[in-house]
Amino acid sequence: MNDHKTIADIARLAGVSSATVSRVINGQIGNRSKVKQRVMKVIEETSFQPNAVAQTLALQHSGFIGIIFPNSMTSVLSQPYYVKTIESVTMACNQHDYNLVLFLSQSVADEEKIFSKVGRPGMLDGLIASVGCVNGERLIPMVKEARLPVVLAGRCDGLDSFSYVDIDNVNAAFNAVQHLLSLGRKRVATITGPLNVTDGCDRLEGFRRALISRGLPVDEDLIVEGDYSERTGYYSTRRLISKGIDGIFAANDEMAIGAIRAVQESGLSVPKDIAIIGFDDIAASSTINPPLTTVRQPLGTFGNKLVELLIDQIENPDKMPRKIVLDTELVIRQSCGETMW
Amino acid sequence: MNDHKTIADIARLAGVSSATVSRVINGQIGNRSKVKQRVMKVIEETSFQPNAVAQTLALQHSGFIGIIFPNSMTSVLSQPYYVKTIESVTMACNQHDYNLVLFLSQSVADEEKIFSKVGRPGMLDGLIASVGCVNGERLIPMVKEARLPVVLAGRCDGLDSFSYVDIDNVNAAFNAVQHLLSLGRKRVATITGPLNVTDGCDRLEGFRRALISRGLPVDEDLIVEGDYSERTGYYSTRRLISKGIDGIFAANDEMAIGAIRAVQESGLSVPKDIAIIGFDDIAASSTINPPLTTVRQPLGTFGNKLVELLIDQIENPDKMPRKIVLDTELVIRQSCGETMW
DNA sequence: TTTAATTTTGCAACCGCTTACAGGTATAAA
DNA sequence: TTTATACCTGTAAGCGGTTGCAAAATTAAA
Repeated sequence: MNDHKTIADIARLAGVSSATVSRVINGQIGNRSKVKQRVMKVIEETSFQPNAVAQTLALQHSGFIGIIFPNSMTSVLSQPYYVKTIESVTMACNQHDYNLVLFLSQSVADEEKIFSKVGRPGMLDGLIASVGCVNGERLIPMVKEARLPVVLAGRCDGLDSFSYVDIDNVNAAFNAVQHLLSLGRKRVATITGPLNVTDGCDRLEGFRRALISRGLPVDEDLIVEGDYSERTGYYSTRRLISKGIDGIFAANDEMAIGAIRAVQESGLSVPKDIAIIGFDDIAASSTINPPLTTVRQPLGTFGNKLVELLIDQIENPDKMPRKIVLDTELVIRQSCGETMW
Repeated sequence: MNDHKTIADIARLAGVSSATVSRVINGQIGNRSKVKQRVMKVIEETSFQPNAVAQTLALQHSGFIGIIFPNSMTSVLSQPYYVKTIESVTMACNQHDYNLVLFLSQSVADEEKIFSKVGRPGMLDGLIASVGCVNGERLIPMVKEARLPVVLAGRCDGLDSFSYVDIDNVNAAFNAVQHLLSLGRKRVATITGPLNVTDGCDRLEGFRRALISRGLPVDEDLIVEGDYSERTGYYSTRRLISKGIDGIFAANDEMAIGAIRAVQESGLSVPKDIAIIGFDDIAASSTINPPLTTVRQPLGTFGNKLVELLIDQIENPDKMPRKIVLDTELVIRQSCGETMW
């Protein structure tokens, strides 16, 4: 199994120095060279590949970037949003010839271990940190002390000096709620995300602004805090129904789906009695009945920008941090009572 | 940013040789040592961490393992099963002090690039390959030529000499269909997974055996091939309904959910008219109406075993390959017409 | 043909850590 | 006190690549 050849073996077989082999491999030798062909033949015959670790040590560049999420018992991967993020980052890595190391943890103990690994110099060229989620605050000091380039997925109030890529959550929520109001809904409630989390707050803020912009009062009774799970969407809605609402803005699709279920079980109709709008446009949103109007995030772009910013930072460590905010798109389906056709 | 200290810096600061620093770090020095405290103090003050790449090169051990899936346009991560696998493997890695490198691709070109990276000696201590899925056959030669320890997630017919961990799909399907039959269903159809894939075939085989064991004929007309998507579940079921069936065994939950939708839309009842059973026990299965009877896979154990087998192989390269088959559990809910309480 | 410019090649140092070996010290046994 | 034993420490040689430097070889220019 471990019969790996080294560059020195190739050199011996080809009758040259190992420096020459290295240069052939890295294309630093023109076609006038007599030995080039010979070396390439040997490399071919032995299907030699240079040792990646030795190369990393010499070049001070591993081609590995890490992506880290805060620990959470109910894994982040049960939320499609994070899965999509990982996926789009992975694809961007393929594009740019990097590899992605995945750091997930379900306990503080594991998280600590991971922190100390991530900090180790050498292995990782850079890090993408998803700080703006539950338990994210524990990541903050870690990111600050990390001695490697970091880009944040979602901005974070404690980390202003870092580059980040974010979705314009305030605006997205604003537009979503505006849509509801423009269809004539008067008493619109919201089921928020966790309010210790940036995107949760931002979406609530957008909700507030939309009401205010229409001169409507913000009834705090119609704001209930959720945790992005279908369960809370369901139970929050059951409580909200008795308050005579005619619309719900849920801060993600899972909760919106729970809301639909609750409304339907209570004998009311979506969208006739209560219009519902979600956030994320997960797969289930288009197949549920009625199909869910929701906010689609540009997740492909998201991953791409994250990786681009990080690579930029790896290559130019002294550059100023950059902040990118991406626009969203309102996907109008039937759950709000308007069809496009 | 790049002000990293080396072991030599620490040595100078503490007035010792770098060998000594190395020994202190690795706990190879007892308390009688005069210099130990001094070295530790310097390490503490500078918050020194040894370079991971240099260590890897010297020790021939990176602590990184890769996990690879075949390329597919509709990403594997849209299927909860794979997400769960990744998650449980990650947790097992935390447990065993390894890191996980994620290899996903959506095109053959990306896949090729990844293959050549994975093959590079040095970076990866081992590899988990999920071969038994769509397009998996392209991985087979790659796995064969890989010069590093490999464990397969799901067995694969072309790779008999490799260790694997698999779910007992045949038996699981057998039990599921038996359950349907034991409730009195007479004309049971199946929507299979892709039949160029091991688990798809195995689940179909289990279906067949269950019918045979009851002396029932296997009506090929009631076997339709799906692709694990809700869409095919839906459309296949629409076609099946006209054939007078009273039960469906879907090879995964997404298809089962599509099937439920199709049955309900046609005005029939689940489970009264048609009983439905799924496979995987994804999150949505317990919240859908009616809740779905399904086969739960021991995914936590799955990831654990994969990592354990791989580490075993890393540490004992000459050991015989090991094969582990895990049992499943039938989760009985309402979609088959039986309630447990 | 001679000289200048350009490439090719090998030597050796370096990337940062580990470890076999041998010499030096402290402790235990005689 | 002497001798045997155990532990500590430094030197130097790896791990497997890359690259600056200078000499050699080739090509272009004069």
